[in-house]
Amino acid sequence: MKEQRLLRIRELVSQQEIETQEELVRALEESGFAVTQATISRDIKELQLIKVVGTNGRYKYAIPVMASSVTLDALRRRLADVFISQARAQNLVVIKVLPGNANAIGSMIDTMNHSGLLGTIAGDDTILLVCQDEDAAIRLLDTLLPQADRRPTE
Amino acid sequence: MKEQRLLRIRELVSQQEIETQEELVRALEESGFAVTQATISRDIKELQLIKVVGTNGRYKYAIPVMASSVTLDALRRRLADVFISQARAQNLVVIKVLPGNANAIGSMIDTMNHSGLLGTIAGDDTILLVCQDEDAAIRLLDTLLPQADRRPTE
DNA sequence: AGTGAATAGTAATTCAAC
DNA sequence: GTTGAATTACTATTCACT
Repeated sequence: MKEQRLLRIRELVSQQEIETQEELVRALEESGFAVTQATISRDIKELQLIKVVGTNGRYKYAIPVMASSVTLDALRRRLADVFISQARAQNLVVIKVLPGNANAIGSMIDTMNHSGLLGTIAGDDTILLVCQDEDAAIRLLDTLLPQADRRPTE
Repeated sequence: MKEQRLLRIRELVSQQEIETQEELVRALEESGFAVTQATISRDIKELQLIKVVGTNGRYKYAIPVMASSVTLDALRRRLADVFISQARAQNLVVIKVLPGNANAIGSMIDTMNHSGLLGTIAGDDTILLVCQDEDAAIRLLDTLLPQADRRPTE
């Protein structure tokens, strides 16, 4: 029964604007599921639904597209997993990763909308990050590869 | 002053596990920002921070990597923007999009971890989605292109 | 505009039960 | 393991002020 309910919650959330858990309780009731807010709270945690600001400026629940990869933390971890080397020349940053991984990482970096990052080009194992200036390049590197995780460039 | 604070919040949130707004208030205080929870609540909305389930099973605040593109909704909208056509043959789905857009969309679809989606291959304007079976393919299409938004295949 | 104090509104957890 | 009732904990908003 719970499985059904979780599925229905995903449906409901992706179809209509659910702003509160109480609203979800009511919507589920109409679908034939009788549960309370307490249960919904647990379901939401289990489904890892997130609250995002909708177009109307109000909060609503949503399904994160990048399941576990929503956070900057996760990007860093993924990058760390495939990281080979990094180099910087003025406003340009070049990151080498394991073959075949450049595109995926590049696209993640690209979409994080880092201010000062003008563009990203990724080949098979190389990512070129074009920044506005040297400062922006340094900040970007710091964001992607915080000291603790950065291997020496040699 | 507010700008500084918002920047510091992003830093704090990406560096340590901030579980509540009160915790953030305290952390900001140590950084020299004296504000109350009310203000933090507004800041969080403005920064569009989200609450995600951390490794310890507790909630923490996080910066979404894909700024406005975190939700399934957003993926659908992006797909709709560049959508040309869709076709399905048994467990295979082929989606055509405007030239140059296949990779970005494909990678987003890929990372959404749709159950029953085995893999994604994207060329320049074509995305091939390999599903486990016909059912999975139909479900995936339904998820990506709900009736209302789907143009006739014809 | 930005903010805090207070409050209303909402969500998470506890505790007990099954 | 799952749930609801009650409670606690937390967050958003209102109102007043600047």
